Amino acid sequence: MPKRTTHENASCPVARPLDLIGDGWTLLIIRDALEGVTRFGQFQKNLGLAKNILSARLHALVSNGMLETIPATDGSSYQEYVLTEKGRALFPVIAALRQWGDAYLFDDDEVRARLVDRESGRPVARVEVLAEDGRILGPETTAVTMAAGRPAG
Amino acid sequence: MPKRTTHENASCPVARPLDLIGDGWTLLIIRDALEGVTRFGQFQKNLGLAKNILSARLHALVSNGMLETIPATDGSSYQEYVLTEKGRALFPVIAALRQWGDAYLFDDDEVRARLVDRESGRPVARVEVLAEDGRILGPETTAVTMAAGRPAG
DNA sequence: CCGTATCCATTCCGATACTG
DNA sequence: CAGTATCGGAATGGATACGG
Repeated sequence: MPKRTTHENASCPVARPLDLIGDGWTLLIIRDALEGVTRFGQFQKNLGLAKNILSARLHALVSNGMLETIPATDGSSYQEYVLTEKGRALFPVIAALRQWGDAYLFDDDEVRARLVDRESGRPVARVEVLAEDGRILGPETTAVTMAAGRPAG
Repeated sequence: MPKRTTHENASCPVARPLDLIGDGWTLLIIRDALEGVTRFGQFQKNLGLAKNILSARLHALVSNGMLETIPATDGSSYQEYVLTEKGRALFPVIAALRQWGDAYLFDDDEVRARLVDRESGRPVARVEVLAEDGRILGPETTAVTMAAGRPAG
């Protein structure tokens, strides 16, 4: 009897997140939340997904500690969904995904949503993997090893 | 009749990638490929997924331009799967995911796979979103706007 | 407006058997 | 070793009806 594989005990930090965000909607909810969306209806309208599955995703995100619910600030009797630190910490993941999609999944003349630096207003924000000294690392300049706990340095 | 939603025409560069990598296995294949895995059997052994679905994922990755097949270098009559530039460009995405998983999905004393700088050997590699001038940007310091083509600057 | 519950088609995926 | 073919159970996700 087939049982869905889970990565929750994987020793690879790339694998575990996929149980939580490895689907087609969750990261988009986080993306919206990062842009300030907090209400059920707003998510639903922006994403165009069915209410039941939005509901399920939202609950999963709350139960996994990426979102938390607070009483609505507008006096209505409902809730708002706001990012926790853990959820906000997905920002680099979203940004990296955005950079990749922008570069490889659009025609040059196509209009797309871009990330800009609020301060300068410039269409920037590139995502890089950095060494301790600030050097930019590529795939070839890194390796994977097993280690425990907080980094020694 | 329910028809699966696709993001292929979304104007958001975060959404489109999810059609290609928004599942539980694809990014892990890319991760392995970034670490030098090229053979069917190696992927299968590392990931522990069924051969049929590995086959399907591999084909999808090839057809989407993230992998390409080359004749086996060892003289055998099979193929090797190697990353294209497009596939390699997912490195920051994987690294960001790794960083997040490392920080939030492991107990402190748990052993995990870490990314290290080949040159210094140090367990580093943090992923950051950078402005043009090198400033590090957080979620609050960025905004999203619509634009076309290559960035004006 | 905010959700929950139900129903159903589609898709996913694991096990296994089979071919070269 | 490198795949393909098939099968069946499970999860996904869309439509919609309903309740607060």
